[in-house]
Amino acid sequence: MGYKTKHSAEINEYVKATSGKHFTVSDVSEHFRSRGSNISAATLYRQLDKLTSDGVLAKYTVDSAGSACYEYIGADECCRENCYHFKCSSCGRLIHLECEELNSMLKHLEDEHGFRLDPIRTVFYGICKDCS
Amino acid sequence: MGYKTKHSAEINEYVKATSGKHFTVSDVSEHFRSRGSNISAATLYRQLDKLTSDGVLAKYTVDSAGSACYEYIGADECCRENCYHFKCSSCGRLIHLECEELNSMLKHLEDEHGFRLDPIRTVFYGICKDCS
DNA sequence: TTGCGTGCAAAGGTTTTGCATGGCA
DNA sequence: TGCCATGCAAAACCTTTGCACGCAA
Repeated sequence: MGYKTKHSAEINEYVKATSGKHFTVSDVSEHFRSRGSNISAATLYRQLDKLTSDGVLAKYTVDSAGSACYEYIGADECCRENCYHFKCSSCGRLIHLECEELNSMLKHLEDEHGFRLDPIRTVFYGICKDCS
Repeated sequence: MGYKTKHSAEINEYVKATSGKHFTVSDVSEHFRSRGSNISAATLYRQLDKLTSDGVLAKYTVDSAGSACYEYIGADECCRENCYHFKCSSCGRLIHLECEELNSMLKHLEDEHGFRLDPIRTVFYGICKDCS
């Protein structure tokens, strides 16, 4: 599954520490830059995409022409099954939400329409409570 | 609301003709190029974004680092209220779907969670029937 | 030694912007 | 005339890729 290097270890540590939050490549880049340890963008993309393939991270799009969002899901079964992402078009916040009804909806979609929704890649757009 | 020019008229005509389908900036560009009438990318972006602001088009993201998708919704009440977009991660197809249960789900989200989902901007990712 | 990881720079693609010109009202 | 639309080129971003070198196993 690849070698263990200094950088891959640091990146692993970082993504685990962000559990429950999402981040972009530039967030990670900033993080390491601010501690004097620079990791090239190419390496970050390669490592994060590898972690995504391995199922450790989820990757999804929040905005066109914006950057991709990653999120740690490696040890968080909740986030694998019941966690949905809502993006407020007004304030820009990304909201995590668990919802039983949405779970049933997924089942309906699969049973009746043959579509297996991937909650990890899907971002629900709309207006949040505070902005309404 | 802006002037009526030759290009804006042509673009309006094009997007109306695509009703029910989605398209990208390069689709539009290709379309006009193939008829000998070139419209610059800048103009296309400006016109399509204007139409989006005016509520004539919907704009949504299908993939990070991919191009934005637009869709005509100006006169299609169905697509405003009951039409959802599903993107198959396997074959890449974009599927339009109407679903009563999803309508109820939207209501639940708004009533219980205070989140007003925007079906026009939201793309549901997953695996379609044929690819399962 | 073998092969993956890394950095750098370059390239690729989409979208935005500045500026001068041209067209609508 | 005044203001918006357009085209062109350049710039801004995000992301990927080629290549040489370094490091893990």
